[in-house]
Amino acid sequence: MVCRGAPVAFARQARGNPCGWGWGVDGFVSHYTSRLDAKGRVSIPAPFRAVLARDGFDGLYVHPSLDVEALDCGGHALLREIHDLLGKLSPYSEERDLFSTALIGTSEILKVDTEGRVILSESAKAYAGIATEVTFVGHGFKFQIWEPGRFLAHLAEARSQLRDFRKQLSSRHVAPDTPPPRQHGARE
Amino acid sequence: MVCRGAPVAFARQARGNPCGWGWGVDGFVSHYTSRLDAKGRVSIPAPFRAVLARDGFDGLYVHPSLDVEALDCGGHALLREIHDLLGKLSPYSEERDLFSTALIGTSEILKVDTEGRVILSESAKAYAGIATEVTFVGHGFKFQIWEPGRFLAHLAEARSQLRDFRKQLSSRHVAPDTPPPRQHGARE
DNA sequence: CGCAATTCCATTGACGCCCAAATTTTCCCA
DNA sequence: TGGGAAAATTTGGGCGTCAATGGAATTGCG
Repeated sequence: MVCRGAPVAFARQARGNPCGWGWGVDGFVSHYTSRLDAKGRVSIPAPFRAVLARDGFDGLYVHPSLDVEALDCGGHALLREIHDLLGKLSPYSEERDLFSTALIGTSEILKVDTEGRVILSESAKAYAGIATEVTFVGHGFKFQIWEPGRFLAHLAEARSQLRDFRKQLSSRHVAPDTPPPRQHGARE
Repeated sequence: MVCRGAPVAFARQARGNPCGWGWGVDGFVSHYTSRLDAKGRVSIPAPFRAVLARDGFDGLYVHPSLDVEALDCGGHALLREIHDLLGKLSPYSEERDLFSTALIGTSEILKVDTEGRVILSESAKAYAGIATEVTFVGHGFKFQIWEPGRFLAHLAEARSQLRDFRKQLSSRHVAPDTPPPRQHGARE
């Protein structure tokens, strides 16, 4: 079979999106871009919806991202991550307070309509600079919503840093940290 | 088969394949070129499909290569490489966010139809400059998809650098890529 | 009573999946 | 060693289903 599992079928991709099943490779993968309609509604990509359904959370948990001008979204898995993070900080520390404020205080739980659409609040759109289009970006246990243009810039930056990071790693051990199939001429 | 022997029989080849043992050495080996049909579908070379089947991953995991303008593809083995890298970072660190953006956010899981074909997303094709033809290049635990022309250029560059590199190492053993068993015109 | 927000319904167009034919490649036999 | 038959792949299409959209109806609130 090609990809079942999801009660939802797969993906489409209106404006240049990848595909996806979105079952259980554990989370949100890939990215999708779509427009807000006249009423400000946006369809959550079907693959992501499948993950959310699996997660069992009713609605969509959303909060401004800590480091970037985007929105972090998810369900129970995301809440759990937040909870775990807070749990590691001392109860009344200033740091914990800050995180709590940022992660919980500013969050909202959006309703998802029958068609899988949500309406972002004005403040959320303002924070991410969203106007007419948004890009959903999978991050495994959560996904982010970006203004397309900003995402592209951020992505370029991310790739650049990752490249540098990898060079550091490669200087350590010649062999990739991937033992699986022994490679032959895996050259590059 | 037309050519066996060298896992590297680099040369052009209209659309067909060179030495394709793609049997069971547990990895993607050799390279193949094929066209996209009217619907934008491309058949994954049978040998590669066999490897994927062995890998057990349903679908094809794809993400833009960090180093070159090509697409890295694979199954669990590739996925694991990425997962392992991210696993070393803490959930809410800025670093992890950056990496998952570049790795998970840009990844796609393509569905493979009954005939072993996939449809590359627009963004993927744009990244690799793919239009009507693609070249599949084995890299052991993963394989890359290139725009034929770019691959040839990349190959020439790679060989050139490898040659220089070898000169520095001085002798020691004969030319690695000039395999013992002489091959007749490995198809050109 | 009017405006607005929400829910439901219908249409459009992709995309997933299946079936069939044309080539190409492999293997066997003369 | 050449030819030929069989099998496997690679192609091309067609059809059905489902997701994305847009609009209309209903309900709640100001």
